[in-house]
Parts: sequence; structure tokens; C-alpha cells
Amino acid sequence: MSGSGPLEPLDQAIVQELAADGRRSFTDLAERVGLSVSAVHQRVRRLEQRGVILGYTARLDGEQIGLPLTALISLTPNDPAAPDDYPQRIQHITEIESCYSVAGDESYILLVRVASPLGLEDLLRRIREAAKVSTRTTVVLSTPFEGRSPTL
Amino acid sequence: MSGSGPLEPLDQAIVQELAADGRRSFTDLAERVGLSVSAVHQRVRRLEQRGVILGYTARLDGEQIGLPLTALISLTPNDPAAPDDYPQRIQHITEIESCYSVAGDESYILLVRVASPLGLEDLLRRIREAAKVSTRTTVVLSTPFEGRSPTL
DNA sequence: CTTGAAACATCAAGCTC
DNA sequence: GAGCTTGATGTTTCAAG
Repeated sequence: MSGSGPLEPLDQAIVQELAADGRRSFTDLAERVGLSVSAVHQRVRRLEQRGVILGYTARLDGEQIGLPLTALISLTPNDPAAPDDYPQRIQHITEIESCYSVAGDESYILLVRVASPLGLEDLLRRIREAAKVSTRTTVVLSTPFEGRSPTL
Repeated sequence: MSGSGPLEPLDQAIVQELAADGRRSFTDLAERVGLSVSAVHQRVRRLEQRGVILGYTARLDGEQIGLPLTALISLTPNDPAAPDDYPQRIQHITEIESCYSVAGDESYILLVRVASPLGLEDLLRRIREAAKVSTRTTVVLSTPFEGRSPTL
């Protein structure tokens, strides 16, 4: 088992604050949730160990880091009888940010970021070769918002 | 203007480290990129102000925070002649984590997280009413990986 | 959850190119 | 002026209680 039932209200509050600002200080967190700094610190460590908090990441501007082109790629197996190890086959491709197994016409949907149309063309070729799949690509024109933190 | 050309190698290294671990200490960062702690600190603040770093967030386990159901929702306008203000119309709906404007059959694709199928049904109703759109929903069965940091 | 001590982050003033 | 260093102050971290 990895979890221990639903979150206590205090842990829920902590987790929500860290989702909204992953670098929030323990002093801030302590004030907001009404605990001592050390108590909050220990709860955060416990939430990390329990796998409630999987990690922390900086959100980056794709334009400014040289990856201005985002796309969603749907994967359909060429051979429907082949073993379903697609995630393993493509996980080494660093342009793939996220991989979802989905119900529907396709088997997987990938979110990718590349530098240019040529980079996307090359990426698609590598995905098709690595996973023996057909791809359908939807280019992202703009991102009104992304990575918003949930309300618990 | 928000950017000032492409990233210097040092800033690139810092940004990549913070994408991989958003809570990495300045001491760690300084060692890894070969600068003093204060110099790294100032560069990070500058990257935040320039909008290269948009923010920091904790990655959470949907199961453990009570939002085990993820879905991708495609939006198609009911009235193709209506003004395109869909992001504004739906941004108040907190279950929507990301909103992408896309090229292709649909206008937008949303990534959402909810507690249950009933929660998804209710969410779809609210999206259709707020934005006057038709929706097509793809349920996520599992997430082999998500939110990986890019290689710069 | 609290305490207390060592490591770390932060900020401003000054230095260097 | 942009960027780095120094040193003083407040914060984080961890082990012990």
C-alpha cells in the first residue's frame, strides 16, 4: 500500500499550498495552517514519503527556454496483438513530457514540447519507430493556462 | 517585451535543475553550475522576474488527494460565429488544470481532474453551459508518466 | 509536537569588469 | 550598469526529547 486513507484537513491544507507555490517557506506554511514550523516540516516530509507529494517542479515558459512548439500526439498500435509496453518503449524520449493511457479510439496520448516543426517531424519519426505505432498529432496554438493547482 | 533572447548556458543549467527539482537548494544549485550561492540566488530571481520561470508547484498523486479521475475534454463551439472568449468563460472552473487552444477538428483541449464519474458528468454540464460548446471526453485510464522536465 | 544547534537562504552594500 | 562577492540576519533542517 502507498496511501493511508484520505488526507487529514491539515495535510490537505499543506498540500494545497504547496501545489499553488512549491517553494512556499515552512514559516509561511506554518502560519497559514496554524502549526509550528517544525510540525509542518515533518508533515511535509511524511507527505513526500507517502507519495502524496511526488515531487516539485518549476513551471517554465516554453518560448523563453527554446521549446515554443507544444503538441498532443495520439498513438494507435500498428499491431493490435503486440504486447502493450508502449510507455517503456518511448520513455527514453525526453521531448515527451506526459504519457496518458486512454479509453477511446487511441491507446495513448502524449504531450510533447519541441523547438520547431522540424523537431516535431523528427520526434514523430522516433516515436513511430520506437513503439511501432501510428500517430495523430494536434498542434497547440496557444496555452490560455496550464498546470493550475486543484481545489481539494 | 518579456524575454531578452535565448538563455545563457548558466541560466539554462539553473532552469533545468529547477525543472527537475523545484525545491533544490541554492547551495546545491551553486555547486552544480559552478557559481557562488548568492550569484545563483540572483540569477534565479532574475529568471522569475523575466518570466522564464513562471512558478513552482508540487506534483501530487491524484489518487491520494481524492481526485483519481483524469480526463481530456475537446471543445467545439456551438456557434462558430460567436466571439472566441472560451478560456475566460471557463477559467473559473477549478477542475480544469490546463487549457490548450489547438489546430485541428476542435478548438480547445482541456485537462481535468475530478473525484468520480458523477463529478465528471457535473463538470461537463458546467463547461457546456459556461462556454456554449459541445464536448468530447477521453477518460484517462492510467498515467505512465507525467510532468517530466524537458532537456534543454 | 517541541527544542535547539548547524546548515542554508536572503538581502543590502560594496566591488569588479 | 550588469553581475559577482561579502557579511549580517532570518529561515530551514534534522536529531533528540
